[in-house]
Amino acid sequence: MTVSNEVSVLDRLFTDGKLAAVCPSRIVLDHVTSRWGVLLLVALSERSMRWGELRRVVEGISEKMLAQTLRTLEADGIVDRAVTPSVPPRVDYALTDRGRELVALLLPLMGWIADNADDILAR
Amino acid sequence: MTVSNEVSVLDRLFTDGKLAAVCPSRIVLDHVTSRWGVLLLVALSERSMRWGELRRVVEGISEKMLAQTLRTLEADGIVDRAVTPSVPPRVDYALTDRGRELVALLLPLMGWIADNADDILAR
DNA sequence: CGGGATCCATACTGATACTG
DNA sequence: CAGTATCAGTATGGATCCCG
Repeated sequence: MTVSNEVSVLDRLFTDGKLAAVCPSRIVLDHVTSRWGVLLLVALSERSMRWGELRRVVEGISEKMLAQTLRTLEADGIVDRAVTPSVPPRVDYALTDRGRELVALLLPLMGWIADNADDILAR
Repeated sequence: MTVSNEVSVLDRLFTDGKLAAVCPSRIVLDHVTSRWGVLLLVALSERSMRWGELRRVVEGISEKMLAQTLRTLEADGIVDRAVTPSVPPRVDYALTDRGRELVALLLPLMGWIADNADDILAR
């Protein structure tokens, strides 16, 4: 288990020395790294949230993109949507197990960005 | 140094309980997770490449987006552009130290996506 | 070969209105 | 509260042509 995993990761990503245009990874990558997808996943990383809460926490997102992005993530099995039929209705969004796996890999990246952002933009 | 870094990562990302709309992280995040940014970084992760090489390896990228994305990454100090004045001209792109740091965090994520993409889209 | 400039299609956003 | 529907304006990306 001490194999450098960088080589194997690259082997899995490259096909015939290229990053194929038509492949499942490209589609999922676009979902996950979409402008709002990343932020929603980070927002949900600590706890589940309601619609209105997500709207407030992820500043700048429009209702349209919130709905659209959540639907995509839900369809991908990354986010779970739980409806509590009440008046007024209550809908909670949470990460699935798969979503938590993903976020675990996403957070270090976000941390690096948070650490380096000022420095990068100061150039 | 055994502090759970998940808490601190979130602390750094959230401001006043929110993901601020106007902050350096959001800008850099958009650069890094841009549609083509990720793929270019992965392509350069193993070795430096020439313009035409990147164009071929990252399938589907247009010349405009290749130029634009490379310029952004260069301005961010993530990618280095080395011009060899010859006829025909030769331009090589490589990761900077900062770029290598970033890619080290990006590859595990890409690996997970490659592993799970089929499963995710099969639903 | 390595781009820059231009034009066009699409995607995204914002505002507003409406519903269960 | 948690959305959906619609429309208009804008930003982004893609295709094409051109140049040193």
